[in-house]
Amino acid sequence: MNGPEKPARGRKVTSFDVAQRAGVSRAAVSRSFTPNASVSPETREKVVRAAKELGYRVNYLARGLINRRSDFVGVIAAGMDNPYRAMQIEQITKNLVRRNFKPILLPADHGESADHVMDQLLHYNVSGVLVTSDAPPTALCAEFAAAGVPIVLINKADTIPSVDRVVSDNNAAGKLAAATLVEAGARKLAVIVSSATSYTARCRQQAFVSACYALQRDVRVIPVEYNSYRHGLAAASCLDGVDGVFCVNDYMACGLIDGLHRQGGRDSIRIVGHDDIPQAAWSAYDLTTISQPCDVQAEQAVNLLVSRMDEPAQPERLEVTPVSLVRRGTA
Amino acid sequence: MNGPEKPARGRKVTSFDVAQRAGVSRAAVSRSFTPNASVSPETREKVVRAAKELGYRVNYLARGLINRRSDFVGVIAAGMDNPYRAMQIEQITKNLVRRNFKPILLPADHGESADHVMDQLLHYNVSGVLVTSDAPPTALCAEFAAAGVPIVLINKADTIPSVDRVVSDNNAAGKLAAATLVEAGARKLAVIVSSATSYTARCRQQAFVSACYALQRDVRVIPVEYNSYRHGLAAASCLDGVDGVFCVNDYMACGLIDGLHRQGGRDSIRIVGHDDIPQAAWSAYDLTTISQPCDVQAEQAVNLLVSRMDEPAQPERLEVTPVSLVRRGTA
DNA sequence: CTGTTAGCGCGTTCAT
DNA sequence: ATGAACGCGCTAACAG
Repeated sequence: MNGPEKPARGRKVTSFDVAQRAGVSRAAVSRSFTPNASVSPETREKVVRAAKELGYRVNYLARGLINRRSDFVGVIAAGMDNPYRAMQIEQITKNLVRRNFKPILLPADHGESADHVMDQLLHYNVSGVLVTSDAPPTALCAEFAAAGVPIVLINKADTIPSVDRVVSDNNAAGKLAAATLVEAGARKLAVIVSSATSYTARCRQQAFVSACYALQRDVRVIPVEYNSYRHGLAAASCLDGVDGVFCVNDYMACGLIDGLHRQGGRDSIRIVGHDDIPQAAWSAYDLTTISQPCDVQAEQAVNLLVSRMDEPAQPERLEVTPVSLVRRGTA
Repeated sequence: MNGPEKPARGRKVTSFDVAQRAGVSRAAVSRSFTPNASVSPETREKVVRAAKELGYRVNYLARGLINRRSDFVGVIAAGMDNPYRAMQIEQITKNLVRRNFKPILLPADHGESADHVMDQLLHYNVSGVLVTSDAPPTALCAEFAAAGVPIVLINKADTIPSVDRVVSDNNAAGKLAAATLVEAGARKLAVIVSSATSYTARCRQQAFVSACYALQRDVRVIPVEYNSYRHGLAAASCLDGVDGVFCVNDYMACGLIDGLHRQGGRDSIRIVGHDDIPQAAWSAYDLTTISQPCDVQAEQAVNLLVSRMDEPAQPERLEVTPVSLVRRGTA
């Protein structure tokens, strides 16, 4: 007979099996796989070998049942067509995994579905939830907080008791955009933004408009339905007389640039984006933009989460992600 | 007193609490939340009300302990910088959630980490695993199969007993690319491809080269380190004498186009990409490409998964995702 | 249709 | 340091 024994088909190997084979009690097996438990090196040795031979692995679900905690963290995300989301999700999940959490990813595009999906999470007693969705689940958040489940909102508006948030420094971003455009020689400014969906984008818009007033420049708000490539593309035809534009995100800015290019007037108008998605650096766009570092943002979010796991009763906190200008060709 | 009662801080409300408040047994509570269970409408009514008042929710983890199954499905993904991955992950997770699974997303970029991460999954007895990573976990897959965990590989090479796969129709893609370039008037062909990482990309390359021979055209293979934007950009300087290029993915093709543009020679050379990422349709690129529909691919993968969950012993299967040409400006 | 019993796989007292 | 007993939250099987 060669190779490790196979457990009987379909029957999972349990700590009992290991205990039996190692000639010890189940408690000994448990302790052998629990950090900082008191087991003699010899018993542990026996247990570990038996476990390996049987292909045994601790059932974390059962363990969690006793400890009253699972290592799961819900990640709610909407608008995955925006490349920035992909970066966000990558950073968040990597950060989570690094700290030994298991991210369960829940796409929630169509508003109502977010409720249903978050509701599901309660059944798995996740030890926390991260929300990057644009569509606010408002009331549901309170329910989580009430259930004692830490929840962190990323770039969202609602200030809810016991719900922490991390938001980008939109104020600085708006100012930076205005200053950069003006410095580049723009006189007639505009900002393209969806009035409905994204809270954080509206904040940037407001900061931008204020800054333009302060700099004594004309500024127009060009409303679109959604901050996406498509709508940026379409907005290109609404820019008569404008010579400097702030796009509230790069995704839309790429559309705008392509739209202007079709009209042959790309170079005559300065553009600043926001997010610094990979495409902004692609030389077809070479977009001057404001970086929102989603790696530090992920770090902040997860930090808030674990800190509230340790101390659930503390008052809600607001963390601000710093932004910075990335100078490229469009301004 | 108004509003729903709050459970004591920190103490989760259990089926026992509900049973007590509704004046029934715990079994009755259980049945009230189990589809197709036999409960009288009245008891269920009482139970549901009590549950609502207490904020009770069934603990699926405990339930899974009995049923010997969790609703979790592991999703291993690498190379999230490629926009195609983002689409893939979105489709996969949406599909999973629609069928009431909970996708746990595990980023696994650096080869070795994939092993560790997949190993973790065994502890949560997931009911299946989907792998889209470029780096093959080879031996580990067998371990999963042995443990009775269904596992489906997307666009990967290894044929392992009991491990199902879904791969894109790379043969058709290669032929299609060659035919399209030739039809567009190309005489000196080339294919840009990483020789190390992606199995599926190498298949496309081989099919392409064969098709070029069949069409009696010259063809060169231009090797790069990784099929990414950066390397596509760099490859632009290796194309002397070539007038038709097949990029094994769009991500790299975007880089190539930008690279050629810098040299001022974009229009003189025909290009076909693969995947049909959103950026391929962006008018800065307007890339003729071969669509690999990741929504149907996700559907295929999940189908394979559930079918093996129902019937674990069946022989491994191979499903092919159909591809189709999307004509745009570059060919 | 209902309540009672047993047990899923495991961690943790409490003795020894 | 080790084993026996109990319980985490829930459902399956069995009576009634």
